[in-house]
Order: sequence, then structure tokens, then C-alpha cells
Amino acid sequence: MSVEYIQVAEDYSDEPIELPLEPDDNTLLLSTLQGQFPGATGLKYRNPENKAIRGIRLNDLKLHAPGCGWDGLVYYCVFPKENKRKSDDVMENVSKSKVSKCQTNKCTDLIVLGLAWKTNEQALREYFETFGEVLMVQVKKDAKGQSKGFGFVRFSNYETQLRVLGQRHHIDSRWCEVKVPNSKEGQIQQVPCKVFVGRCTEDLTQEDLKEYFCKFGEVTDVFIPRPFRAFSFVTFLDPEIAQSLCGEDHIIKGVSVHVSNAAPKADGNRNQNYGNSMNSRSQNYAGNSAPYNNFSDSNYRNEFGGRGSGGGNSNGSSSNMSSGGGQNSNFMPNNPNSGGNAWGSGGNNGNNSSSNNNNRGNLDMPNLQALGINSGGNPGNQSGSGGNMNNPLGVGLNALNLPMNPAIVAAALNQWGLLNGMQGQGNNDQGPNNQPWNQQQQRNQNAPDKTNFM
DNA sequence: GTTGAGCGTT
Repeated sequence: MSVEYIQVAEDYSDEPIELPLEPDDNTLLLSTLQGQFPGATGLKYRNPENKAIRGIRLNDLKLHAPGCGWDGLVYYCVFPKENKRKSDDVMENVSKSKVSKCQTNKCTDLIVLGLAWKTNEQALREYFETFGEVLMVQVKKDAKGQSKGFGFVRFSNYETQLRVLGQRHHIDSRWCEVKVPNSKEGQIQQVPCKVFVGRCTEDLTQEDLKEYFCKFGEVTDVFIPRPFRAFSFVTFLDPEIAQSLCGEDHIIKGVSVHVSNAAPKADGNRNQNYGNSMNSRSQNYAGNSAPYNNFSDSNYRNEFGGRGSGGGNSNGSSSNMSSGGGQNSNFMPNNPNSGGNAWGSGGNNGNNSSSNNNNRGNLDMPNLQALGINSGGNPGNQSGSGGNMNNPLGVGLNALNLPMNPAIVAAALNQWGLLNGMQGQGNNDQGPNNQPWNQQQQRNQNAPDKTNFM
């Protein structure tokens, strides 16, 4: 009598392990399961018929096959609530499992800009203590003891820091900006909080993606390019969580998607500062100036060229959050001349130069022919000066009508970071509250050029 | 008694 095996994985993202069934009754012993997956209390699987998740019957410490038998499916472990990677305990659990390899989540002093003159340290502390434990506050003063209008705060909890960085702050009737100070930029390894999700199908909605990925950590944004392009971007509050998912395949509504790093590959031609920023502010990933750091509408203005920031300013540093009110005056979400166009407008994919609007294309562009893609022209100018920022893969490409899998193309382009530069951080306008998700959807729908990674 | 982009020990 030969021993049968079934495939069991800890989670949807993990590789299954074959576990032996009991020869006599074709059940799986709970002890067998727990031998490989300590803490597991049961099994579940996705019903191929209706894609629903089904639980496996457990009786007398034995897991019984579904009615139709084990049937070659992959089964997934069920853990008790406290062991489960679910939103509430995500930070703890994930940091134990996946994120532990990264050690970048340390708090730093944060600069608070735009304080009212009257705001003192006590008021500052009282305000920030509503977010979490505050280790230090300072209000910088001149010789006469007058506030200089800025200060510093330090939290004990990194998630608190992320949360505080992710929104505007109304302190003593002033809108204030909290950022990682310049002096700290580069000292912090910053991991992108946005991931590229390839192989998406068209029926995967924002809600589907959010619902799925939020079990790993708070999702602050899901962007699905329209028209359909077989990939999406999911932004997490915590870049560590984003990082932890990269390289994995996940099954969402029966669709196998691939999560990869949305950060452009370091190609040395993009003026990216992952650290050690001297003075360049473009594409600076350091210092927590991650996308979620830009929320005000003034950042939109910034993002879309309102301040002419020389192309690809991904840093919140030059945002203009001061003196609240009237912040929408220059709101130009559809400025066709803004950088960040996927294919045109000079193709400034986070380029050093803001004057790259010529016909030379972009040095960052990969050889599309090597991809089997016939661009039929200079891809750096696909959309020319027009406002079509929704150029799907396939428009202007593949003029020979070769069969193309948009997901593969997207993934390939992703490898070059080609899709970078199409989106700024402006889509993360959380506003002053803590509900990033709800507020973003509409904005995402309206914002055309949101397909770059950072 | 005024100011409003910035970057910290004094």
C-alpha cells in the first residue's frame, strides 16, 4: 500500500510541502501537519468550482478529505487568531516572519515645519501623543526664546512614525508638515512601499487587491491602470511589508499574480538617491520621503509641475504645505506638460534633466525590439505632447500585431524600470484624517499618470 | 507687538 501525499502550504505565498496521508483512512493527522507547521490548527483550500475558500473537517485530530477527495489541490494552513497574519497584528507577525531580514524600521527625529509661533513643546507633545508614544519634542527658538516655527519630534514606534509622516498636521490652527530632516536623509535606508503586481486579470478590482493585501499590512493605495494593462500597484503603509512580499506569487480570486519590487532598478542614469543625498532632491527615496509622505493638494501642484521642480521630484521636500488655505489654487492634475508621462513628454523617467523633451528618446529605454515589441517609433514620444497618459501597452507598440501578453510585457518593462516616471506621489492624498484608502480611490481614478513606481 | 521658508546643542 503506497502512501499518498497532499500539498500543504503555510500561506498562499509559500511553496507547498507534501505531507503524507494515513494509509488506512486517507486522513491527514493534525500532528503531521503541525510537525511541519507548528501552530497550525486546520486546513483550508480554494474550491475550484466557485473559488470560495473551504475548510477541512477536523475530527479526532485527523483532517478529513473533502467529499471529492484530496484531489491534488494545494491546501493552506489555518492558524489560530493570534498566530494569524491578519491586519491587527501585522506588524508583529510580519516582522517576525518576513521582515526580520530587514532592519530599517528605526525611528528617527522628525522635523515639524510650519509651527505657529505660539506653539510650545508642551502643545507639540500633546498633539503628537495622540499618535503614539513620544520620546522627544523640541521647538527651536531664537536667542530671545521666540519660536523659529519649527521643531522636532521623535516617536518610539516606527509605525507611528510612518503614520505621522503620512499625513498633514493641524497644530494650533496651523497646517504643519512633518518630514525626515535633511540631516537624516540618507542615513535611513528606505524601502519603497509600493509594489508592482503583475499578471493581473481584468476582473481583479481595487477592492479585491486591497482586501487581499491588507492581510499583510495596511494598504494605503491600490492603483490599477486604465485601460487594462495587466498589472497594478499596491502601496503599503509600511515599506517593510511591501518589501517582504516582493518576489512572491500570490493567488487572488484564483488568479496567480506576481509581486515584485516597484522600485526602479538602479541603472545609474536616474539620479536616484537611495541615501547619502548631498543636495539632489530628485528621486530621493531616502529619509522616509516615500510616497505616503506627500498628501496635500499642494503636493499635487508640486507633482504636476506647478513649481517646475525640474522633473521627477519625488521628494516631499519642496512641497508647499505652509500656511494652510488656498492650497488648491494651482492644482493642475492634467497638466499635459508635466513630467511623469509614461511614454511622452520627453520621457523623463525620473531623469536628471528636465529638458529632455526632444526626439532622442530616453537613454533609459530598453531595446523594445529585444522584447519582441515593435514600437513603430520612438517610444519616448509615443504620446507626444498630447495628454494621453493612458497609453496602454499595445498602443503604439506591437505594430505588427504579434501576440503579446500584456502581463509579460509589463513585467519586462518593469525589469527596466521603464514604467517609472509616470506617477508621482500625489495620489496619496490622505488628507488630515487616517483613512487613506477611502480618499484615494476617486483620486486614483482621475489621475492619469500614476504608473510609475515611486 | 512684526515674520512663514527652512533643517537641530545653546
